[in-house]
Amino acid sequence: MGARRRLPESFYLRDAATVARDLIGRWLRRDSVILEITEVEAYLPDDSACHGRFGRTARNAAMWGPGGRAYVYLCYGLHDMLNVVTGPEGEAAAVLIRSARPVAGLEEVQVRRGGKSGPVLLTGPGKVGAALALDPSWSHHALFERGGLELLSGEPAERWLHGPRVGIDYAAPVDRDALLRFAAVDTPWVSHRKTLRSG
DNA sequence: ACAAGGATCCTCT
DNA sequence: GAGGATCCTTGTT
Repeated sequence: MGARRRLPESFYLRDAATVARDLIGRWLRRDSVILEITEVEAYLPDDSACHGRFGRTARNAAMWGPGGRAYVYLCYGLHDMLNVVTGPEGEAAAVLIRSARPVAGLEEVQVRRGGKSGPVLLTGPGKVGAALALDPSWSHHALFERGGLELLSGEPAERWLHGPRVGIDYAAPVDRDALLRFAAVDTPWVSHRKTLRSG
């Protein structure tokens, strides 16, 4: 297994769906905690499910910036959700990290997740945010720079599952049905498995 | 200034 | 399978 290095800024300067697929199997590292990404969703410009659909606001400003930065927002008043911003400055696009598998720092993750174990520990975007102890102040943090939260290379997945995104019933039908959710094959570390198909 | 609702999670049945 | 937690963001008045 080769050494994992931080992915370069150019990795993120592509469309969100492409980056989303390419994130499966990569690693997120914060200090001693390392998580392997197993499930993601892409949110695009001109997407009625995307937070950018009302234009640039204080909350979503990071989404409008250049790719490679974090966008963390508070959901339902209590869950911190981690997104990876993609594409060029001036368009709102990002990839939501929905699930992950623990690689290192399992004990720390369990402390942050109330002592849970097994897939329930990290299958869901709010759980990933909790496991990495993130909050909205992490928005704009550069994932390709050393320190804090980093995104590391590795072997990208050759195959994946895809399906509709979760929790966006308010969106237009064409966006609700779009296959913009991607997940690793053959792993229990994925949420809402029933609506996933091989891609 | 206000009301509505949300890219979820946990517990209980 | 259903409902409550919990509070910020957004669009509207």
